[in-house]
Amino acid sequence: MRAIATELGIRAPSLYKHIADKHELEVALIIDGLTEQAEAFETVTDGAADPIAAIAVVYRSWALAHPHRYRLMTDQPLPREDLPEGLEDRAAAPLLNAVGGDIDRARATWAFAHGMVTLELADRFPHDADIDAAWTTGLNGIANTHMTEKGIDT
Amino acid sequence: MRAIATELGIRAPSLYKHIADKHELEVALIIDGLTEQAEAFETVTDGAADPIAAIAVVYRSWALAHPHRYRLMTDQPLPREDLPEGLEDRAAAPLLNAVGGDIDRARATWAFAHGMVTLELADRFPHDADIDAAWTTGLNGIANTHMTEKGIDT
DNA sequence: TTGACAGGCTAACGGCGTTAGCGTAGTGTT
DNA sequence: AACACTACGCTAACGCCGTTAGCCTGTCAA
Repeated sequence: MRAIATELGIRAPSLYKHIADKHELEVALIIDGLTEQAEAFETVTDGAADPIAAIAVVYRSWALAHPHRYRLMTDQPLPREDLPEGLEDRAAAPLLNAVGGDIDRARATWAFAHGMVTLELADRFPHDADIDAAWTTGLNGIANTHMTEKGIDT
Repeated sequence: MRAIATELGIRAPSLYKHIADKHELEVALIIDGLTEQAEAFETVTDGAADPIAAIAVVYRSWALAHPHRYRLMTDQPLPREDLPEGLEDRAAAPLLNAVGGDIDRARATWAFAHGMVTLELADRFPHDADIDAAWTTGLNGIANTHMTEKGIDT
């Protein structure tokens, strides 16, 4: 907060004449980020041959471009009560569409992408790891609809 | 640190007669956690019919049982220079074996599991989400060796 | 008996987000 | 023109954090 204030040419306590607390700032950043992501997903899937791959690329590059924002948005529970109605769903919709509405596959794909990005951001892969190859392998397996027998044997 | 000291019936500064700093404590916790995980993976894959599924179950339940440790171990770069030699590889070996040595598939599977666990711990799934189903779908797609044409068309 | 050291302690440092309370410039009202 | 109100800066300070400086005492070896 002191750094932000300094950036604005102000002392930290004066910030509180404009915002309630740090959380309010974080929520604003999260809303911004979700909106940016939603727009990027919508743009990139529009008429795409392989929308899943397209989303994956955008997802990863957005996260790498905004690592702190990404962590802010995913390391904690979403402050859902402070979000504009429907924003979370809007950001999720392109992927859900891309997997044909299969919510389990959408979640699995998201988890895979999130895991890949998180591990890359946290520098948890060995430095000589072929991250692109892992993405390709994962997406091939998880996201491609090859009509599993889901629901039949239950 | 003050809480730990109190727990020990001591004042915080006295801790520093025994350890160098907080980081040293964290490293010890990380080593402990990695060792526990490695042992669990080794135990559960020993003669298992579906070792990947077995690892997944253990991975998830370990993380849910030790959420703060899990975050400590994955939210930041591993302090590799402070780790016993080979520990990281030992913890990774059971999964790597389970996918037949395919490093890309191992990384993709790990990323998926890590993503699922992280999102669950951060309460990022809707509360009515069927997390088990997403696990099943993801593992079916990503981990099962169905002999992709990898390497052929390059 | 003396000296060293292990291992407690208090006081305090500089960081954090935040609150209390003060001063002032500008605006709108009478 | 005078007044009151508000917007918005400020300093001082709070309680938290990890950590350091420096002191004191009990134990044990020479």
